[in-house]
Amino acid sequence: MYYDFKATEKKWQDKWEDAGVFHAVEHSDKPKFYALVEFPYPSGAGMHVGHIKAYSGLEVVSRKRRMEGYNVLFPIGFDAYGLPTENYAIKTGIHPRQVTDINIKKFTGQLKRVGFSFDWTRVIDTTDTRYYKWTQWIFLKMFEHGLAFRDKTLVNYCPSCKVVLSNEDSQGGKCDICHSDIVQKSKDVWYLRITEYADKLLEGLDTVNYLPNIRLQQENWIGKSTGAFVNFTVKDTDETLRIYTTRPDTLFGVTFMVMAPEHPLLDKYKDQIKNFDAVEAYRAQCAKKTEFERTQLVKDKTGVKLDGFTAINPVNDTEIPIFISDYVMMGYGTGAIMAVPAHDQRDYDFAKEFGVPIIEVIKGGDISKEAYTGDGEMVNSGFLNGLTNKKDSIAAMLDFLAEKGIGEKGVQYKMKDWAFNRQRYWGEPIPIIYCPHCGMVPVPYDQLPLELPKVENFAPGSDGESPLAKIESFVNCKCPKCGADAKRETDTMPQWAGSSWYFLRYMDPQNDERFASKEALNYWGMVDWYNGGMEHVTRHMIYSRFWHRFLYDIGEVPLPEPYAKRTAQGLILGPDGDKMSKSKGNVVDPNDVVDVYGADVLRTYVLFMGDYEKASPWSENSVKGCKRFIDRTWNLQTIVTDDEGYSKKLESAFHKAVKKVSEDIETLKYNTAIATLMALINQIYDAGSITKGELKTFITLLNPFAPHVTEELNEVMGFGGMLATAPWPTWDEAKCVDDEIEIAVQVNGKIKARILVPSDAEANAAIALAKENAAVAAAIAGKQSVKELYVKGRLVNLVVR
RNA sequence: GCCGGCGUGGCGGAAUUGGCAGACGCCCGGGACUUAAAAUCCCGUGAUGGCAACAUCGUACCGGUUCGAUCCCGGUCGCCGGCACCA
Repeated sequence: MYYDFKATEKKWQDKWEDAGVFHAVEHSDKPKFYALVEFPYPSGAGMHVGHIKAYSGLEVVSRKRRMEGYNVLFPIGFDAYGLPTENYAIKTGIHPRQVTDINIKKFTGQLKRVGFSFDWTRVIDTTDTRYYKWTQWIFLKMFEHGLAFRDKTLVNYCPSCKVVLSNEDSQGGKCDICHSDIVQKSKDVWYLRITEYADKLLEGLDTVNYLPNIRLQQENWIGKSTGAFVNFTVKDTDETLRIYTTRPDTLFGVTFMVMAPEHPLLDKYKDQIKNFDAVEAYRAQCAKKTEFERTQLVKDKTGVKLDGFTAINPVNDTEIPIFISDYVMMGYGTGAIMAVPAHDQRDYDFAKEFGVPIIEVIKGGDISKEAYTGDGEMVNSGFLNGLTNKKDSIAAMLDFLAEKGIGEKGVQYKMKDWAFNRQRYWGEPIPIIYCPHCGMVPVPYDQLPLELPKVENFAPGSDGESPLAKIESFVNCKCPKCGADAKRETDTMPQWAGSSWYFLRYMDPQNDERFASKEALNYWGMVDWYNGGMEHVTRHMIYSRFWHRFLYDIGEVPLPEPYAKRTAQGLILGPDGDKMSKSKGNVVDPNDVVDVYGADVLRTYVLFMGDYEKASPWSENSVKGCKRFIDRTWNLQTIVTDDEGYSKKLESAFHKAVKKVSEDIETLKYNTAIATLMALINQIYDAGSITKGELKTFITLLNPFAPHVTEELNEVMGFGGMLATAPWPTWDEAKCVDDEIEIAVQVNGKIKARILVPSDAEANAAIALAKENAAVAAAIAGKQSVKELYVKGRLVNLVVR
């Protein structure tokens, strides 16, 4: 029989929409379930099969949950601010607003063609004034609480995009957008004080259920280390040079100190430092190095020894030299270190290069060859000598430092504050006004949203200024506090702003009084299950947990953590096994697949192709295999009988399949869930017929994966109702067991036969049956029995000598 | 360098976490239907030997624990991801 997927799929998509079966209900007696997928960035390229895989996972869970009787919120929206749209607009001259609208329309059409059960009444667009009003509102709340601030520091700057980037946006020293090398620039920028939330973000991980690798990546990104701050006196000054170390117990091994070339103390003492011209020359040399060069030359330590600027080691009052070197970063710790060459490889390399003495303070290595970073007995360390436990020696040193008042326990994080402004047009305007009398004044809450003005020229200025700076009608304003002439902030927020709270807006998307009502926030609570890409684990996931935790701390949301559970899908690679990319020409367009095979086939294939969490290559032939499966499902109607319920032949197969599919959907094992249904359909065709009851169960199980063909079959067969709202099948554990099962019989661990035994057989009975088998009898004949084992339902093993 | 993951047929991948390795799908070979092709259906398909029943080998490599190891332990090699001069 021919299955016309084109007409059928459209028909059911319309029916679902007309009936509103996927709309989340405001007040319901049912238990709630909130499934969240990462909303797409509506790029000009349209959707990617990767999006389909990412959404199909929770799509299946959401459909199953509805059938299980939950009130399900499964929303979708568009994260539409950002550089690609703006760059496209600059290239083509089409306004970003228009580009965004076109792309959203395109994405919406594509998503609907696949038949996803999103609640289309709750769509959000981060560039909509009704939405970003609340993005600005949250920013102002952070400003009010001192979490948004301006500071002049070294920042990551992309010379190609002409924009300041956060640490998260410049991972690996490359621009996240254009992959150019990032340079460090001293600039006055906006920060969000995410570091203040570092501990809360770490502790929160104990209360949620993320896949272990996701949790680990977040922990590493936050990068907490515990150690101590120690103040060294600088000789012939009142100054102290403060350092951070994780090994204060190695203080007796300190033979020099190193400061970052940009360290502010250097300028303060430029008259005292006799070779300050050498310092400046070295700084110039460092500024020229790109991030790439700095990391490639790890072994080649460079630096300058300061003349007339030395320190005193507080544990033994020895005078030690101070160097500057670019292996010490201004951005971590205090920008200065105590160097212990015997027990730190970098310090060791530097010491060898500059001829500084190396003093062993921990026994166990060979410091004539390399630094020893392991544990061991303390030596040459005064009051620490003889201690063998790292904990003890650190504790003893901390006591000493506290007693002398020159140091204390400290904590450091790799995570840095979030550089938050972008010198670009296509983003949320930062609602701050600079008044010559009052300083930084927030735009009053009742004047939000501060709308992004419509401009003609949205290209960034070469002077590093936002395009908004040229719009005088926008820039010039009155101070809300004193009424004086004032100027607006002209930078915009980064792409990640809107996505940092979008999951809250879905709960109550039309609200103009609040970002979401308290009732909606209380009802929906946490996102029950969030799925997305690994690439967002150390960006969006961290940012949004931070915003949510802040909103919790100021009493705006009821729970501290936003996501109860987080999973991540693996990439879909090109047919050649490489990452899909336009330049390689190996990109698969979901539209093409739907055109040729239909949405049900596409949905089934992206979940069947491999382990959901791992990357796997696209294979057109395997798509055809799924097409065959869908057609075979359609053709089940040709062998259906009039009987209700399960047949004797297939009853246990059905109970097992219901169990397996139900369980696999919960554990991301979509591939084996589908394989189970394929195996079941093979059994059905082998049996030659299927009862009505069996067919109903089969199409219900398959419905979350292939909703169109199963709905059509349900209608053609006259089963009544819609599968989308039909109850999920249940199974009977007792019926999952066959009366007789085949087990293996081993002799000395080698398989000699397969026999049938009653499934409830005890060891004695099974072993007796095994011995009756001719091949087994021959193998043990004349041998002495050592041990006889029966693993219930699995095998018998006879150990003989 | 540090942290994490992985390594199973020609391919994508299964295997109840110590109990019949290779489910399911693809590819490939043979057959049926057809004037023919496509589609569909049936049979076969880890390797080696054998007409066959069967035997031997087999989960990157070497070794260990165990009645029994893809799974646990020790070592080696290779691939992927994250961080990276983090003091």
